[in-house]
Amino acid sequence: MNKSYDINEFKNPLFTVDSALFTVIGNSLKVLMVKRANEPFLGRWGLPGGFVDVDIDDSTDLTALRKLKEKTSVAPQYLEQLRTFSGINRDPRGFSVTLVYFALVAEQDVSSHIDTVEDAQWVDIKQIADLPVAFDHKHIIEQAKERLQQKALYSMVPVYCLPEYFTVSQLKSVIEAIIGKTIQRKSLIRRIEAAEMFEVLDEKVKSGGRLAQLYKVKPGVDIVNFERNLSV
Amino acid sequence: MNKSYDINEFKNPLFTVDSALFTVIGNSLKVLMVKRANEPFLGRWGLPGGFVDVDIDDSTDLTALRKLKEKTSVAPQYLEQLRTFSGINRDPRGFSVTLVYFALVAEQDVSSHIDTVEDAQWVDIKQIADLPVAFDHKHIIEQAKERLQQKALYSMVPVYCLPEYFTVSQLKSVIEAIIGKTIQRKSLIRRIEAAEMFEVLDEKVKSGGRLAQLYKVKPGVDIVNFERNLSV
DNA sequence: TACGGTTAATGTCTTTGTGACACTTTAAGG
DNA sequence: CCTTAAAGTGTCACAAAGACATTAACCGTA
Repeated sequence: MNKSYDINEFKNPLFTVDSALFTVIGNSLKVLMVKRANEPFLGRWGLPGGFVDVDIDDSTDLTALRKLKEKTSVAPQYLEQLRTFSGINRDPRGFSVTLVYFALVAEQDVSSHIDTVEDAQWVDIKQIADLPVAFDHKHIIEQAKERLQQKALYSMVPVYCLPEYFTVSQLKSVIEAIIGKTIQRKSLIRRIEAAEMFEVLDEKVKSGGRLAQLYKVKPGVDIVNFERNLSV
Repeated sequence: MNKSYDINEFKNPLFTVDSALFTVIGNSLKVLMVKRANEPFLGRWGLPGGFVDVDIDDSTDLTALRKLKEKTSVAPQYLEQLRTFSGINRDPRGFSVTLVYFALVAEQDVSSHIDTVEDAQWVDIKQIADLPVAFDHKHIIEQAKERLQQKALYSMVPVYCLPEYFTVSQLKSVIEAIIGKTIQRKSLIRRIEAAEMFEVLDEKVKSGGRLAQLYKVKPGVDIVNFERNLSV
């Protein structure tokens, strides 16, 4: 390789990868926050993330996954890019760029591990305002929440907040926790059928009334997008 | 500022900002390509872009705008982030990250300037396959095209490929060039009315038949998104 | 000035998918 | 066996797009 292209020829901005990892606990949407162990903003809460390790990470996706695994011990069920945030004032060390991912997990997959670490916690989306948050992460979380809410209206992504086997009622309440409104059970069932991305299991599960049908995501299928939003 | 946070403590990946600038000429969707004047991939065609200049650019948005102005002499009418692409193999210089924007302009705003420069040209989206393209920019353009097509189905972004004053027929043919299918004129008119983002001008313009109504975007309005896609 | 060609705009019936909500089914517990 | 509760179904209303016929307005030409 021609040595005249020095990788440090240009003053590179500070580049980090952060993730907004969401789940639904009870009827509330939660986001994973981590207590910062370093300056800047030491002691405040921020999104899990950090620098790319070019010797380990094949891509920024793997950086995000690696950092999330450090905190949760598992890979999230859903991961996609949100967007990047940049500016000269968002980090005291200078011009910085952060690539933010947004991710979903089922609570039960990670809660046991998170309970054992002191520096990570699920924060209710409504309580972010009161928390001492690092950088512009409050703003980032707001953007990520809006994207998630939008996606919940036209896609099946909320299933990734559920365990492998789930019922219509579970999916309904997860969607409702995300968008903050109730939806029609009938409409959801119609979508489940139209999506053709779920297996109907033989098993049923008790629920206080009639037994509920269990579903699971068909292996290998992609998330389905609909051509129409649920009503707002 | 505490000097213990050395900005070069971590091996930063190579970070660039590129843009996929689209327009519609005739009935074809075109993307702006630039002949590379430097290694790597000298002489091949790539997306306009480059490194952030932390002394000039307040954010990566401004990096994208600055680089586009160098090639077109004007700011695009529409600019938004597509996503980032990263990896260890996409640039021979090492691990690289590129933040890609996708942008729209009216052809007449820039064509005169582009004709005068040798190293930039509008390339028909269908002819990208035959062009010697740098990096993974073929793949990036494909992704940008898909996003643009999707947006054309549920939003009014295609107006940004049109001059200030335009007719329904012009908007219709721009949308059709983008998505590669015909749409119902009636449906488009219904959306124009529902969006409430256009002014109906007194002026009309001749078109070979009945005079066509002129519209313009109301100043200060945001792009309107619909809750339903046009049919595919 | 009348007529045909051409493009713009409207009218309207059909189609599709969601909202609303009543109704039926099936389980648990007394 | 009756009550309660949640699961699941049936059905009509409604909203917005598709399809396509009809009307409107302009131009050139005879």
